[in-house]
Amino acid sequence: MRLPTLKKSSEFSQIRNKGHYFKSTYFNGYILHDADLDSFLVGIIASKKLGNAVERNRAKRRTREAIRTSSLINTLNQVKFVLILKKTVLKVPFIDLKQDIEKFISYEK
RNA sequence: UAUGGGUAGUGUGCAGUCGCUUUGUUUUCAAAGAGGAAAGUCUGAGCUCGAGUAGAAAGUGGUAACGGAUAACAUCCGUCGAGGGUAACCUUAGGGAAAGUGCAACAGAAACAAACCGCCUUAUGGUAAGGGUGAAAAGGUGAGGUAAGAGCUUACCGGGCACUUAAAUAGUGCCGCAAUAUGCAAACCCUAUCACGAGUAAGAUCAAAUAGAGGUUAAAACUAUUUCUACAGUUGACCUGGGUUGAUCGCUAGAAUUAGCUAGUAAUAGCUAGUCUAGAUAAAUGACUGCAAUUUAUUUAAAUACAGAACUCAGCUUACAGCUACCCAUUACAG
RNA sequence: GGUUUCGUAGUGUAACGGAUAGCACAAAUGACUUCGGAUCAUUUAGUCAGGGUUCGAAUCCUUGCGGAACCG
Repeated sequence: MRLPTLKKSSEFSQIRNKGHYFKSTYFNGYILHDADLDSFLVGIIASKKLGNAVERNRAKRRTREAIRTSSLINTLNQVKFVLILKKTVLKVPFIDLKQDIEKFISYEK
């Protein structure tokens, strides 16, 4: 299955205003608890600062792959979170990125 | 060998593990899955809609040597002209200045007006030799001629007109050249020619949702930008506000592509045989590992050009590390 | 998916195809002052990038880059 994603820009701004803030060298994260959800929702933001379309796509795919392969994915419940990517995502080794994301996901509990 | 010019190609490769999209069989298997520019949106078409058809005019925009190719084009091929280069070759928006309007700074006597200075004769005329500036000044040079001069005459160069050539060009003939004299049309413009507008978020169907919402107008309004004409049509026309934002189709077999043959200088066209080759929707085509290749530093590290489909084709423009093949020019060096 | 428009010193702006690209603020140096401000004098720095038309381009044409607005 593809990862379930956020679609509306109002949801993005809601999470960024109310959610808990997490800072890493590769991304800024916001996480929010929502009791109505069954599983979870992800939103990934890759702005034009990152580079051209190839680099933006690559950054999104790397983070998506890191979330998918993490061991915590089955424990996530009733949670929405947003990742704002930085330019360092493209250069970092994959294992470091995965560790940071796992730290961020477990941060809320 | 070196330097340069042209044409064409390639755009890291192989394997493994875990995933994503589509299709098929059928519930865990198989097949396929970014580019030469997918980019810019600069042209041309297909396709769809805009509530009928035909004709004319205005306006707006594009194009502009000649012949051909093409579905079409601002593209391509061949030829000519102009410019650049020793050359191979490259560049070229390349109609009209006697339809009209406008502009030509500074300098210069003068910027399109034949006036001024001058020269000669003589007392009213003849002149365009000289007046050197400028991007540009009533064809140029030599000889004759004259009062002084002048295409006034002549030779060469330049130019105009007519005819031939498929056409541009070229050739031949005629004309002393104020042939209706300079430059700018990438200034307005004129001539010829082409173009209705909007775009797949076009548009179609199903489901859901509001609400038979409000206002203006009345024999008037509308019917492919505008105006006019003819026939035909509708009963409404115009404006404002509100609701929905799901699914399916459109969506990929095509002016497709690979190989060969034939015609043509070529662009290209025709024939025969084979192939099926992404179709997503906030948007799949990925992540990691091993071996090999190239480059850089240097012996284990780093990097591997430009760049990511969004309806589809034909082009153009721009970006692009490295590597490969063929042809040509120059003759610097070596044999 | 389309259409239009803009780009001039650090900032805000002028400029008919012909000026050495003008003005104001800012900056720098000096003078004045015990010091600073104000004032006076002087200086620095610019046509978004490439190509073309023209005798001559900030201006006209074209290709690219960056920004803004509008329509759907």
